[in-house]
Amino acid sequence: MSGPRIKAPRGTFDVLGEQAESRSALEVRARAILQGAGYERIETPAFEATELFARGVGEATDIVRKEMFTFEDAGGRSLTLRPEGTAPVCRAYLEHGMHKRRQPVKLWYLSSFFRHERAQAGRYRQFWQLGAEAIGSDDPAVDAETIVLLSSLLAEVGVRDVRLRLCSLGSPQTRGEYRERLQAHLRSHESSLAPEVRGRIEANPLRAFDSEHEGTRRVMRSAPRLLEHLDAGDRAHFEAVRELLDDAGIAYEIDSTLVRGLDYYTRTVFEFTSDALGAQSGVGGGGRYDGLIELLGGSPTPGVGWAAGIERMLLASGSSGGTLDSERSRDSGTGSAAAPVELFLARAEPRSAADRRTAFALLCAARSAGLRAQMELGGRSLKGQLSHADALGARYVAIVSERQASLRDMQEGRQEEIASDAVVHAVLRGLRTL
RNA sequence: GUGGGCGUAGCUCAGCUGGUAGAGCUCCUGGUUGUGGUCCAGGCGGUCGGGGGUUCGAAUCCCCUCGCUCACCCCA
Repeated sequence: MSGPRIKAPRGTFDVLGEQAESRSALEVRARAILQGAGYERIETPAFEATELFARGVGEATDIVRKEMFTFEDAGGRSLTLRPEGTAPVCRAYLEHGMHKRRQPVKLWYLSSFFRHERAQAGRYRQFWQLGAEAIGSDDPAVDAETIVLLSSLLAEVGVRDVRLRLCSLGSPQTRGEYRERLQAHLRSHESSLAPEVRGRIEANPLRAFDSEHEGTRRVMRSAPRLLEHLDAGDRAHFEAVRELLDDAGIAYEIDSTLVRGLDYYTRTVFEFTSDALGAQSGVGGGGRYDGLIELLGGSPTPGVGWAAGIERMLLASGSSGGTLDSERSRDSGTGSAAAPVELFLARAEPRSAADRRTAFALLCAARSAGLRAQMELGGRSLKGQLSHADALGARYVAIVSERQASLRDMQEGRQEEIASDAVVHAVLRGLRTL
């Protein structure tokens, strides 16, 4: 009397055997990288008030308009299975008063998300994402740090043929002005545009850059570019991010048509793609969202983060079945709590771009050398930086200026002046002789 | 869903019989004209869960509502 056999719903899957092992291995590596950089794990509920996404992600986005699994509970409240992670994390930041913690607050998650889309290779209705968010600082070094972390993770996981595209969307103000300019351009060529693009001129004109439609593409070639209309502050911020990435040896291409499908992005946006994937080539991406916390009812608070698809990373990492060798995994050691920092990079002049650049270069070098390192990202005074470093349990603090550094042993209270580029070596030597 | 308890700053709480909000911790700044852990000073931070009522006046009294929590029911 039983009916047809029940299968997993369209767009969902079971994780079995060696795939489960691959996922565990990926998680171990992600945790080592993110917790080593000072990120703390967060998990938020699988569903939230629908309004969180309507407001946070944006009414005009495809996600909110047609991809959410929304339902009512018995009390008539509208709830939605989370389609993305940033809005929930920001909601949690507000709900738990994290603005009172030392900024920026760095959080990471590995959770499943839900979008009601047509399933295809690398695209599912329930999918898993690894995400990282740094909330509470607008320092360009935070943008660069998050990008470098994702880059390291993709390399560590063995994702092949990775490319990074980078752009800046500017602040809400300049973006709004640009948006009007673009809308005017689209309207003046309306007859050549694809119908769906025409229908989005008011709601989401930026998406026109994504169109494959021939007429639309022609129109877009002559369209004004956002990058050319940034204001001085946004331009300086973007240049600083680029400079730090250059110093870190991260290759990227500037793509002024890079558009992410969420409304909250400001300034830096980026996407990593893998040519090893099919139509869904994005493996991870993110950007800055300086207006989101305020939109959700908080005071103005900057933030930046990214998310990367677990299934896509595994697909692009080689082994046909999406398997990741678990033997290579190295754990950073002690479970969930943040391990003490070995080297903290303070800035002699907190507002100096040159000091920031030196500190960031040392941060990358220290991490490459296997040190747990962090740098000042919160705009604190020097006293505040030392205090922050102490709270992180830092063993050494290097107070860097452009070429010189004061390397301080926080346990002994001793301090010596050395060349900036000798810092990492000195710390390695110091730790070895303990 | 039913019954009890509780909702004051991010956290822990004070605020008596109504006179229109305070402490400690945290975070930031300063004392130390560039240097942490102790100390001192200052600052940020509150629609007193929300709405209505009584009153000259409500965090305080009354009603409603929302949320949390414990118990019951049931369950991973």
